[in-house]
Amino acid sequence: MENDSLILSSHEDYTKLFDALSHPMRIKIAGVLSEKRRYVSELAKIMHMSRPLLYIHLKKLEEAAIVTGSYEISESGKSMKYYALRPFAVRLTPELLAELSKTIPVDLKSND
Amino acid sequence: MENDSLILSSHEDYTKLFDALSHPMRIKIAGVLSEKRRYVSELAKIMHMSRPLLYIHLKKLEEAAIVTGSYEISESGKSMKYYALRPFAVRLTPELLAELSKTIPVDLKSND
DNA sequence: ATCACATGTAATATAATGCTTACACATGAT
DNA sequence: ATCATGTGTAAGCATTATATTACATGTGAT
Repeated sequence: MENDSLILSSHEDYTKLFDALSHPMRIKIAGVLSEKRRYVSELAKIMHMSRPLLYIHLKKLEEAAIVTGSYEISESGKSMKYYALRPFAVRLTPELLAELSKTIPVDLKSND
Repeated sequence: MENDSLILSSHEDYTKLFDALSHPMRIKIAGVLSEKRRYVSELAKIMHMSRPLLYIHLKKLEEAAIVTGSYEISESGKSMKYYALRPFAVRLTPELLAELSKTIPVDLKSND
């Protein structure tokens, strides 16, 4: 019974998550991966997107930890990189923002 | 019994929301406003932030509709602009992303 | 050898964001 | 008049984000 579910604690975790989901193509990617995992080229075809651009978006999603990549050798012997969506559940409310707000210093540039 | 709660339907609504919350200072602003409404100069002092910069952040929050501004004349006769946080509740899950994903065309530049 | 298909990155161009400094205007109190 | 306090915006700059084009590598099948 493994729990691979995404755990968010700091406001940095949340800003990364929101940033990752602030672009329609990244929501699309996440949506496509929610159905089943895909390898990069396959995903690029589905998305009608070049791989270089796809990598840029995947990087953001991966940094936010809502997506994970793993290598696998196919039957034909080729190295494939599979991406999958991690399970998560965030209840986004004013209460959550109030909570996160407490840990954000008024002056981000100093160390308050 | 008025319901001023935020209603999100399209993926544009969601990307705007996520984009608005992708910066720590905007989460901080939302958190501060969750306590009580504030007028702009007051908020700027609390945030240790210049008004020009605050306006930039407020604009994003307002475009995402999670914050609303309204003018009021103070007792001393000055025009004040009050900002308040609107109530909202978003359940952010893979299912939501899958749902939104359906309405996002694979090629954003054309009109599919 | 060359093709099809998989991996990835480097370099570049363009657009959008974040932030600062400097303005401008209005009102009430001194 | 000028100060304190409120409103707002315009211009410039530095950085980041987005997107493209071009390149380099490896495997298996023909």
